[in-house]
Amino acid sequence: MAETARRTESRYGNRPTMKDVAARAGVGLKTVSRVVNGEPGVTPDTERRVQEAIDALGFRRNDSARVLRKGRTASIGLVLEDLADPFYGPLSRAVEEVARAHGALLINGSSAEDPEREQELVLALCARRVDGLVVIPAGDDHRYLEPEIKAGVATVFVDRPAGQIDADVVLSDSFGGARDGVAHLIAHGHRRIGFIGDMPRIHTAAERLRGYRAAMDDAGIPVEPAWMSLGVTGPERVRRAAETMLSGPSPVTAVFAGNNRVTVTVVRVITERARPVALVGFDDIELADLLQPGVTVVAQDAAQLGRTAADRLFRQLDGSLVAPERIELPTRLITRGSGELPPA
Amino acid sequence: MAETARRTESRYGNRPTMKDVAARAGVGLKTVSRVVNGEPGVTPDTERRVQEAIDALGFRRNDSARVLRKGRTASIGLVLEDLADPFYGPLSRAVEEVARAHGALLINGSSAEDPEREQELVLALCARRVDGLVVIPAGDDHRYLEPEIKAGVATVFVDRPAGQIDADVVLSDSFGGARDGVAHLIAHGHRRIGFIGDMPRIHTAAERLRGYRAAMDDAGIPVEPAWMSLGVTGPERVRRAAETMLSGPSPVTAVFAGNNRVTVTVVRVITERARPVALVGFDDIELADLLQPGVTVVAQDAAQLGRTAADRLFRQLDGSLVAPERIELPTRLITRGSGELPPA
DNA sequence: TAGAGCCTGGACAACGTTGTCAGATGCGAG
DNA sequence: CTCGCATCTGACAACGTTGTCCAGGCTCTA
Repeated sequence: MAETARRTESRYGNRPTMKDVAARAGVGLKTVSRVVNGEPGVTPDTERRVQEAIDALGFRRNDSARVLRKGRTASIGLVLEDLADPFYGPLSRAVEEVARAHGALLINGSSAEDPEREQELVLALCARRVDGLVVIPAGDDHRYLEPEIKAGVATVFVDRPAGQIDADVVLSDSFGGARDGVAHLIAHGHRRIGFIGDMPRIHTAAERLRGYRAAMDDAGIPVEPAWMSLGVTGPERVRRAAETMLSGPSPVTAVFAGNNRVTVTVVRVITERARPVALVGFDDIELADLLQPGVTVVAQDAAQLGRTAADRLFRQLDGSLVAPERIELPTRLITRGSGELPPA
Repeated sequence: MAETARRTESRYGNRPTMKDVAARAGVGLKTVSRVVNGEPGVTPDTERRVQEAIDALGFRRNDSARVLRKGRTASIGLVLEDLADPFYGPLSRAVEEVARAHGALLINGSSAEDPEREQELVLALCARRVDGLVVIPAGDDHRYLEPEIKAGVATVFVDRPAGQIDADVVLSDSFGGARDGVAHLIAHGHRRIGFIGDMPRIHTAAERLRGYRAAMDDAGIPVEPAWMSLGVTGPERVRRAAETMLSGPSPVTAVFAGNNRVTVTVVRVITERARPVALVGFDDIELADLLQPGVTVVAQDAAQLGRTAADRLFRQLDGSLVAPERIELPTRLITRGSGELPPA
């Protein structure tokens, strides 16, 4: 009561500090710091006393203060669309592993494909002074990052390039993958081929559409507008889009699905139909080989994307990198049956 | 050269500080702080000048310093097994959404089911002074968390209870779910039922095994040791385990799979066999309804687990919670065909 | 016009840590 | 026994922010 109990109402719920440890061990503040950080120049006896005090008090170094002093947070930020998407899980994990190898923690954020939320997240991460950022961009204007990059925040974009700024980017060959996938369908006799994809403002979606057009063009097949369904999100809308292009006066005999979510829904739609429909999907999906028929896909290696991006990030931090670069990873066509069905 | 360029080699790559902004705007340090934090007591004209200086310099508040001063980091930590696992993706996302609603960021870490790595991660998060922790434990002794919890770090365990300490836990009814799933197989005429699960030191695995035994016991069926395969991890070992119990002198006619990864592998094994084998799996898997037959599962709601845990975490932080509690969410049996096959 | 009261702005300390540097201690050699 | 050196230890400032508190200038009233 008498002593105003300032200590008791302390912010961290009474976290002991090095000062407390020093007092208890009967040594100086800096000596505690030395012990905690394993610096040389402490006699075994002193070290033991300090260690005892640390254990007794349950002391844990306050990294916020450490960061403030040292300038490096040993943490990196990852902004992606949705952690629950099976494509991003492995990517995130790969980034985390690389970060771990460099002694850094990973702060995660989902943009939900909303540019504003992306920016909000990125800036929040910068305010925490993450050492670096891995961003799967939702927006197409990243000039807001210029001061950050200039201030030394390492930055790598993944899956889609940055907008309006020059930065490292690691992505899959969406154009080539889609072109090959569609060409595969054409090679199996299809001419009326549908495309269902995400909003074209998303780079990958646009590239895959371009690949579709290129394959059709290469084969001299004029594309009818009714075959293309762009910017459809959500299972219901994908379902409607698929059903529309499979019905009507000139139904398609094959579908190219622009991403894993579209593929899953299209599989459902096709399964319900009597007439077989060929299908090639972008992104691999689990159990694709166990379906009847197996789903042929253009696979990209999400983990490899993440690893490559994180590697590059830490090389930026090492200072061993100079000019931004664009790294494109190849895709792989995996034939399992659905893409080899003849036109019905 | 003459002026030792201290500023130039500054740690944050020359990040402007409030002091710099103040100098440029010709105001005091605290005034900048007021503007940045939207505090009252600044004339519109002054505010404009400060804002201009902020924009011109690309100033971003240093949250490390802020944290040091204020004591709250507005970030929470999530330690789980593997972000790439389809079960944890949605869980993590759900936690993130709740955190976001409370203005907090999420720091993620994968323990890879290694108790030591779990502890390492948790303590690293505590050193960063996260406000709270959501932990999916890998180990079974969490006494190392006692000083942290005492110091005010809100803590909630998910999916599995904490070991050796009293803490909030949110989990699915593994025992009841497994018992119901196995009873479902028994109801469809099976008596020789196999169980393939994770290491029994993992709480959920042990509970599901217990559920299996209980269901068999309730039906008066003595369990043969050859029917149970515990502690199998990795597709190859699961495959071998499944093949073993499906062959030999007294093969099982049905399998209960202890988690999503086991289920997937067992599906593969069963598909390759001539004789049909019934299957019920714990955890739902994507596309389970499209397989032939559809896979019957005991489903748990990963997102709901995450949401519930995070809600509870923030209620701890509000101070509106007192005693640790155990919250058990029900599971749901989803029949799709594989669990309704008669014994062959 | 003087005094009271309000509003704005700024000086200063503190948060917990680390880097710098100087002081203390102990030991061996002369 | 004293000096010199090496080793160990601690005082102090600084990191960038926020909370406290006071000063100065303004308005409004008497």
